[in-house]
Amino acid sequence: MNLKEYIMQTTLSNINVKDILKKANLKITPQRILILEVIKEKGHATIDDIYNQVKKQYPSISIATVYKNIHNLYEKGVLREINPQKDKAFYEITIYNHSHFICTSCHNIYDIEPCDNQIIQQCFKEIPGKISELELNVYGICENCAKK
Amino acid sequence: MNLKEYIMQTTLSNINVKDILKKANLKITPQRILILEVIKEKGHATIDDIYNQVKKQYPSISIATVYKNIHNLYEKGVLREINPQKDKAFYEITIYNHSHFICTSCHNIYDIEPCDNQIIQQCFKEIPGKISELELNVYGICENCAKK
DNA sequence: CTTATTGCAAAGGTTTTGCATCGCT
DNA sequence: AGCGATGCAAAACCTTTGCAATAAG
Repeated sequence: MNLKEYIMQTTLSNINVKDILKKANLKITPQRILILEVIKEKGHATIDDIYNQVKKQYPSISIATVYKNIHNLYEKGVLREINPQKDKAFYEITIYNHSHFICTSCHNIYDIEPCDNQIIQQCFKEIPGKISELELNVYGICENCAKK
Repeated sequence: MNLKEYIMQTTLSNINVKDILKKANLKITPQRILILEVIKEKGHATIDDIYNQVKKQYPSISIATVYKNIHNLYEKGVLREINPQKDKAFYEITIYNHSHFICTSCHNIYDIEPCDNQIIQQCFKEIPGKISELELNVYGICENCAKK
């Protein structure tokens, strides 16, 4: 099973970080393992989140290493990027095609179930090309923040 | 008619840049007019697009002025931001709620008709909060690039 | 005339790069 | 042993800020 098949058919809790690195043809280093573990743990993490968290367990890590690895893993398709309006980029492990609910109050990101692409495409009269991917971000106030 | 009502009910070609500035309580300066004209002309423009284009007609403009104005206009709701995956932010005049088709080959952005939010919300089993806005980006290869 | 806006230059932040060293496989 | 990955420091970007001069209403 190749990388794409492996990550798209699994769930976050079942993901094995070392398997991903092997399938991506990347050497297994403690820095990489920790970077992916942090993203897996948090669900959605910024560069700062990752750097600060990994540094706790591996103080000698350099921010350059974080950037290089995030870039590599993104290029290989292991990570996806989420760009909320006027906020920093977040990274997540590409598990399956899902969407995001972004709370404009606490800035948390919640995964929401995949939306049927067929249905979305039917909403549009005309699309000027061939679709390869949909990115749907839903903004609002999450239930936690609404309570306050 | 207030700013929000004015920009949401008009079309790009009908937009009067000076009216927008008046309704936004911003002084009408040549720099501001040009900035908005460039965005209107291009449809979707990056900071660099705007700076380079305005400079042709107004060479003394400073990049700081561009940043300050984009920021102001965004805060007032005149502009919206589009953040394509691994690309710079683009700005557009907020006319009505529409979506974007982003060509992964030529990086052009095409406006597509608004998708019915009701329909989209029905796609999701559960959403962890109250929705205020939807942002839908469609990635693919545009017809122009497909021909090549 | 008053106050917002501009342009400049400096500061602050973020991301990338080159290179010598280190460590997976 | 060989080649890719790391860490460091510098460089390259990108964005914001403070302030004096200028221009809009």
